[in-house]
Amino acid sequence: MRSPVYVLVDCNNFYASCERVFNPELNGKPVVVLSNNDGCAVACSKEAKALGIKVGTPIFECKGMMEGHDVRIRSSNYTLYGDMSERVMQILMGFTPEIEIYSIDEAFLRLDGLAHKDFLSYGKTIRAKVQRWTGIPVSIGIAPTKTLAKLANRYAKKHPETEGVFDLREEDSRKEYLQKVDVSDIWGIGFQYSKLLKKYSINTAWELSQAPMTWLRKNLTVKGLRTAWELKGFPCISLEETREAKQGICSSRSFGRPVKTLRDLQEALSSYASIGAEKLRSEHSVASIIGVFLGTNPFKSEPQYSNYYSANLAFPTAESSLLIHVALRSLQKIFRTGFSYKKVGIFLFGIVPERDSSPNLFGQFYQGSKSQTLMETFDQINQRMGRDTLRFASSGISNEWQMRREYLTDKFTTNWQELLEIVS
DNA sequence: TCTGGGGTCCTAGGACCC
DNA sequence: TCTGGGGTCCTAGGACCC
Repeated sequence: MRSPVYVLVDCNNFYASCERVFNPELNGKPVVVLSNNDGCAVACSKEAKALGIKVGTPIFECKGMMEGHDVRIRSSNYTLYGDMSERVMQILMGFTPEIEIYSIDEAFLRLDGLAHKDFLSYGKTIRAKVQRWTGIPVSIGIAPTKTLAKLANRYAKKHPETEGVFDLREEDSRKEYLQKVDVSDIWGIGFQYSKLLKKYSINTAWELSQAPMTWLRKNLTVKGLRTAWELKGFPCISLEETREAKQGICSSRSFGRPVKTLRDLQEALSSYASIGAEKLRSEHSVASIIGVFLGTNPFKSEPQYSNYYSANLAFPTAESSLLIHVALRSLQKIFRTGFSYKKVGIFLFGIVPERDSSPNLFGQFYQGSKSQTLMETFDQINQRMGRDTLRFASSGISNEWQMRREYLTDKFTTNWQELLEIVS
């Protein structure tokens, strides 16, 4: 059996790097990209991190740190990041057929199937190509397991002398390295587990790898057990090259300002239902249950209310208008006047592939119906002409409830009207 | 109603990830 | 004033069955 070589390719400060590609003036400056509604920092350039700004903190808490440092703030532009991600992944696919796209900015590769055996120099080639073709800097970790590849990647990011590529395959040198890694920095060990581990004096990755297996099984479930074996160098988590269809789809946003009227909630909900339906169709799936939820802002000291209602559909479908209709009817049932709402959204459940759906008792069905043809045309037009070219009237026009995006850059790569202009 | 071991299915909730 | 939006997996416990 060939011994596995896992490689994690991770884009450095991905969203901030994307912003820089289209605005080189940001190079060398602290850049912070905000979450939806311009709430928290979700990506920071290394200059921003150096100021003490941490990913996940509300931006209003960072005011003091930013003062006088010429910090450049951007609202998140997922259309741009999604497109840049696709370009990076395309390049990686050119290096090996064994690839798992793990998130928008990360991919696991397996290289042991290749004829090439000098993995360190291969890693440097990958890194240079992604940089040259997309402008995005990446870091690369190489190891016998995914968990170790994650750690190797982290080391490459933190140590410039590695030139962005670090290899943890050598077993003899691993112990010394693992002794320096805090348990909370291990993939799969979050806040609660690291608190528990530290209570039992398990402080480093090395100590976790040596911990009694029965204790781990009992307290951290099989997942903790797998992590420990992976740290020892035995692969327990394999590459997931094909992604299963999602089990549930959720579409929801917080509002930019408090929403009080049923009408605004209806508009917002209808547009989220429409987004959910699009996600469903992009996976060639249909859903049979739709849930609707709404809630006030729990951070505020004002009357609180939240509720949830779910409805079974007469037959599994991916038709936007039908899903919108049922969602709005459900909203009627849980809406109460007199509250300031912060959030509304939908869940889709009972998801099965389109081709597995069959007509119900009354002969109603989605696959092969006129509504399916309509939806396909709808999606094609929006794909070609830009999202929201066609939309549903129930989503409204003015959209006062829209999320805040004060610092948004253009969709440089996906919209003809917003291409980058070079002025000489 | 009680007795008992063994099984399945479902749901809620908790942990984690980016 | 301002606090993201998606997901996954696992377990415990209850309901129910024989």
